[in-house]
Amino acid sequence: MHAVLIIDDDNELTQLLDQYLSSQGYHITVANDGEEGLRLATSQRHFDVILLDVMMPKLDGFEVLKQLRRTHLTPVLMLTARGDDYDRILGLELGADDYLPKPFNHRELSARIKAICRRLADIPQARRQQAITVGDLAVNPARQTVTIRGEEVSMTATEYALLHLLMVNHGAVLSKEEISMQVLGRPLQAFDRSIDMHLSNVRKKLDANGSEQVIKTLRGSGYMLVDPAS
Amino acid sequence: MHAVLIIDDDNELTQLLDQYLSSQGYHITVANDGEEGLRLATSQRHFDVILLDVMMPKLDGFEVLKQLRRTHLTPVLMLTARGDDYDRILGLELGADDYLPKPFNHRELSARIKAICRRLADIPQARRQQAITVGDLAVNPARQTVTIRGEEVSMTATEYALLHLLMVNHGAVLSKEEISMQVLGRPLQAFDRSIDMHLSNVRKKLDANGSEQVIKTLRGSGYMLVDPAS
DNA sequence: CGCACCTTTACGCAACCTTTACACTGGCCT
DNA sequence: AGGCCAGTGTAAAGGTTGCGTAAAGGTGCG
Repeated sequence: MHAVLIIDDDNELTQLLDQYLSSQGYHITVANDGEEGLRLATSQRHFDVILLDVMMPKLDGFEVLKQLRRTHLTPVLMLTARGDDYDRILGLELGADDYLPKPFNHRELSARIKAICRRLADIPQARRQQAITVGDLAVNPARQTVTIRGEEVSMTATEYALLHLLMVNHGAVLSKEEISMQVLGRPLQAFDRSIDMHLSNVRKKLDANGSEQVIKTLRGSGYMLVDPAS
Repeated sequence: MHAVLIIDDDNELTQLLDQYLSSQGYHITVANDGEEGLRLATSQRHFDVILLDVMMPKLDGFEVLKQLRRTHLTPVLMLTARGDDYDRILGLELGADDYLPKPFNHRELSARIKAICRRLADIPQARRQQAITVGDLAVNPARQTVTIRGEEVSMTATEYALLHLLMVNHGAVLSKEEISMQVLGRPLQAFDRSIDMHLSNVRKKLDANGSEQVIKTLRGSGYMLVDPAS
C-alpha cells in the first residue's frame, strides 16, 4: 500500500491515473499545479513516489524537482510530452529517478512505479534523507545525529529536525510559522513558545560542544543559519 | 532426497509441480503467496531449492527474493510469465540462481533443479550463508546463532532475525515499522509491543553474556546497533 | 500434556514536548 | 533621553507518551 503523489495540470489525465492506480492498490493524491505539488511533497505527509509532469503553469516540473531536492529524496518519476533527450537528461541530472514519455500505457507506468518501490524497500528510511554540511556542522541522517568537527552530538527528534531544516536553508531566513509547520507539523499559534524552546536547546547543545554561534535571530522575521565560510 | 519450496499463486500449476517433482523424489512444500513463502523460506525449516514465481499478489517474487537474501542464501530458481530480459536481469541481480520463463516443460525444470542441487553439494553447508561481524558480535547463519567473543548464545528464530537485521544495518536507524516488516513479516499495528519484547529479550541475552549495550534506542524513531569500533 | 515460543496486557519510568513565568532586548514613540 | 512594549531567551514546572519489562495468555508442536 504505497502513497503516490501525482503532480499534473491535465485534469483528464490525473483522473484516469487516479482511477487506475487506485485500482492497483496505490493511495493517490493529486496536485493540479507545481506550487500545490511542491507544498504537498514537502509537507509532513509521506509519499513513496511522486509522478511529476514537466509542462505546468506557475512552477514547471524541473523547478518543482529542483526545489524538492533541497530537502527531500522522495523518488520522482518524470512525465513529459516531448520525447527529446534534453528533458530527460535535465530531469535525471536534477535527481529524477525515472522518466516516462507521454503517451505511455498504464501497465508500463505501473511497472515503473513498482520498480521504484522495490528499490526503495532496500534502503532503510533513515538513509533516504539528505546529508548536509555547513561549516563545522554535519547532519548524519542515518543515525539522527549532528556532528561538530566530527564529534557526535545527540539530539532529540525535534531538535534534529529543526537543525536539519536550518541547515538545508542556510543563508535564508525562516519564519517561525514555516519552522513550526516543517518541524512540528502544525501551524504556529498565539503564545506558542515551543519553537523558541527547541531552538534554545539546540543552541545550548551546539554551544556545549564548541560550535560557534551560527544560528542568528532576526527579530520579527525569524531565524537563519549562517555559513561562516560564505 | 532434496527439499523444494514452491512459491506460486497458481494453484493448478503448483499441484502439477508437486505431483511431478514428488514422483522425481523431491520433498515438496507449497506456498500460495509471497508472504507465506517468505515466512516458510526464512523459518527454521531447511530447503535445498526454492521455486519462486514473479507475479504474485501481496508480495511479488522480487520482493520475496530481496527479503530472503537479507538472511539466507538458499538457491532460488525464478519463474516468470514474461519473457523479457528486464525481469531476468533484475532477478539475477537480486541474487537468483537461475531463471526459467513460463511456460516450461517439466523435464527442463527437473534438469535445472538437479543442476542446482549438484552445485550445492560442492559447497559445505556452513559456507552457504552470509556471516556478519560487528564489534564483539558475530552471527552464525548456518546455525542460527550469535556468538559474543566466540561464545555462543542461543536465540529464538525471531530474536536471531531481529539481531541479524540490526547488524546488517548497523550504524543506521531502523524504525519499528521496518523492523516489524522485516522480522515479523507484517506491518506494525497500534499497541503492538512484540518488537519491544523481542528486543528486550535480545538485550537481556546479550547482557547476560557480557556484551556491551550496543543496541541504542532513538525515542520516536527506532533502534540502532552501534559499532563501538567506528 | 508439556514445552518453547510469540503475543498481549499492565504498570512504571524517563524522555520529551509544551506551557508558564520572568528577565532581557531592541526598536519606536513622545 | 527615557519609557514603553512586543519580541525573544531560558529556567523550571507540568503533562504526555513512548519505551522497558514482568507476567499472563495464546498457539503450535512433539
